[in-house]
Amino acid sequence: MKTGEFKDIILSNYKENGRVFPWRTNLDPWGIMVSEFMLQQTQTERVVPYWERWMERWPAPVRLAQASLEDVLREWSGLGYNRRARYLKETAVRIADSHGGIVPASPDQLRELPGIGTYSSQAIACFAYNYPAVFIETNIRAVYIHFFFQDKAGIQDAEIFPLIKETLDPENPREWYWGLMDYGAELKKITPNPSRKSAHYTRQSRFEGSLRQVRGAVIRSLVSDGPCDRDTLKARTGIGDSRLDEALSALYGESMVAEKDGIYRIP
DNA sequence: GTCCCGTATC
DNA sequence: GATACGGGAC
Repeated sequence: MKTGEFKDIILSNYKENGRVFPWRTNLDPWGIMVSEFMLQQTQTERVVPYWERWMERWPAPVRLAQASLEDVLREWSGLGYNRRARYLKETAVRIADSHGGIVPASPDQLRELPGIGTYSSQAIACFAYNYPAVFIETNIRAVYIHFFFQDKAGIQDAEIFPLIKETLDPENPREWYWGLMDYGAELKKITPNPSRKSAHYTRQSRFEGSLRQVRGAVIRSLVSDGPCDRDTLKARTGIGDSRLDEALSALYGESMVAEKDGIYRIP
């Protein structure tokens, strides 16, 4: 596949079948940032209603910076990976305190913020400021593997990056990446996930019966029904003693839960 | 069971 | 490089 032909396919598909999301219609950098936090490991369809409520309630970083973690987690409840909510709030505080309330435009500055790694720093710079970043995530990976590594296994991202750089539209990287992601998402519906052939592909551990599940139940109980002692928490959630203590200990260590005089709450 | 627009931590 | 981290949809 020639890269010129490849680019035509991706862009024409985007023109005809490109997805519409609120964070694509409204290009406010804060909205883009919120969407990228929520989209880390969470499907777009699930994110949409959360994003709408979130932006209604906290339309700017300085607003979220003033919110309590309890309110933030309550709004996040159901999205999963609750630490992301805390990172987003901490990032909002940093933006309010050190960036004049403005979402930074450079990937290097974004990368310094809590909860923002190699992917998100590049993606936010690209989508918020149309910066021609070179980055990869699951849908982009699927697209390049599908078109350029059809018969190969154990593909390294390092092999894909040169192609991403070569095919990137420096004039409009934002639309180009939207197109890539949309094509990748579509691809996975009609073929076995090409990303399985990536060297970086890993299966997720079982959720049912996991500590992850227990932790989620603890957070959900504390934000929906308020602070309480351990026995009340046990009664509310039906979690066994050892699992409950294990979860509480881990959450306490991550500052996701606080404890005073035997009463647990969101810090 | 599979998948999800990854990050932090070791 | 490996592992933990939610939760819902299909």
